[in-house]
Amino acid sequence: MKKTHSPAPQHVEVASVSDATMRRFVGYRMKRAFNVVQEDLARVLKPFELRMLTYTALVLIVDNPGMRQSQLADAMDIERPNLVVLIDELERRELIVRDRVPTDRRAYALKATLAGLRLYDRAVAAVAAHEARLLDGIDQDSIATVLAALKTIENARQGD
Amino acid sequence: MKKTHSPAPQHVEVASVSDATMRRFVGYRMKRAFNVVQEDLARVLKPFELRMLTYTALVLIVDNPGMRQSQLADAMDIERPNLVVLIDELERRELIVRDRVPTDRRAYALKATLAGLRLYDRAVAAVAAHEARLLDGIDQDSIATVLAALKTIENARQGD
DNA sequence: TATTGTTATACTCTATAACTATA
DNA sequence: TATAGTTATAGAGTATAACAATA
Repeated sequence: MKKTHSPAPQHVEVASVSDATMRRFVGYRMKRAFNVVQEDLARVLKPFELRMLTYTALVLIVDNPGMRQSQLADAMDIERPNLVVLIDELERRELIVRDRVPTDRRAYALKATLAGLRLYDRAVAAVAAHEARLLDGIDQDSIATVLAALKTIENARQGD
Repeated sequence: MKKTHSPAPQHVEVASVSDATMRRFVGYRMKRAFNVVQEDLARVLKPFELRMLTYTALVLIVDNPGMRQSQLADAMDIERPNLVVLIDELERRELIVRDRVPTDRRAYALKATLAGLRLYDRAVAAVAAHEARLLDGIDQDSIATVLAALKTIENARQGD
């Protein structure tokens, strides 16, 4: 069903493009929304010289001091090799440290430094403000519904 | 706040990781859910030798015969240069054609071939079934709420 | 001048295999 | 033998500048 009278689009979009099939294509809708979130988040994190991945790693380490890299990779849903460079970067900036685990000398216990904690405080506040702005038009019940649905989708992951 | 008694996690996860801060980090939750959707979609599209991007392009072209590449890039939320290789790929496989537009010889009118239409039919059906499976645990009202919320987020895009 | 499609290029994120040092 | 972290590498996806042809 094509829109013949485009009802004042919020942002520039191809008014004549039919999305009859796409409208219910959840992957497509999620991607478009996630693009906006990601793009906007990148802008918010830029002053802190953080990207979504480094921010996520920092937050998880601050909230879970002593966690291992493999646990962090799992929590971030990325492969271990890809985590290494992220941790390298955070360590080089002296935001976190890799402490040896005495009981298992293969592993590292990740901990935030004081500088890491300070950056965490500022960045978390900025991101919270950013997301509040992004979700401005959506009521709390709907947000709860969305988060629950996202969690359900996560758990619906097929055979790993 | 750390969970001391992990409540039977559906899939393998680091039980001891606190997500107090992350739980309300919408970008993170969206990313994890989108990862699952994307990963699962890739598996569904593989038999058709399509990826999410080529599938999306094909669907939009079938639904909007004659559309221009710049319109398609806009609809897909990607840059024009990145669309070129996707169109090349679909054209090489003879699923679509680039027709010259007589009134504007700079532009191409994109159209699906018969083979493209046939692949479209099969792929759309497979994706619909796939998404139905993925959204199985979520009621229709919630799905509508989620789609509306995703649309709101899309439109909340900051200064382009 | 501006726009359509294009080329070239670089950067980020992701995925896999294979290595090392420990367990 | 298995696991934690690492290296190397290749593949996607994305973003920007600059160009030719056309408007």
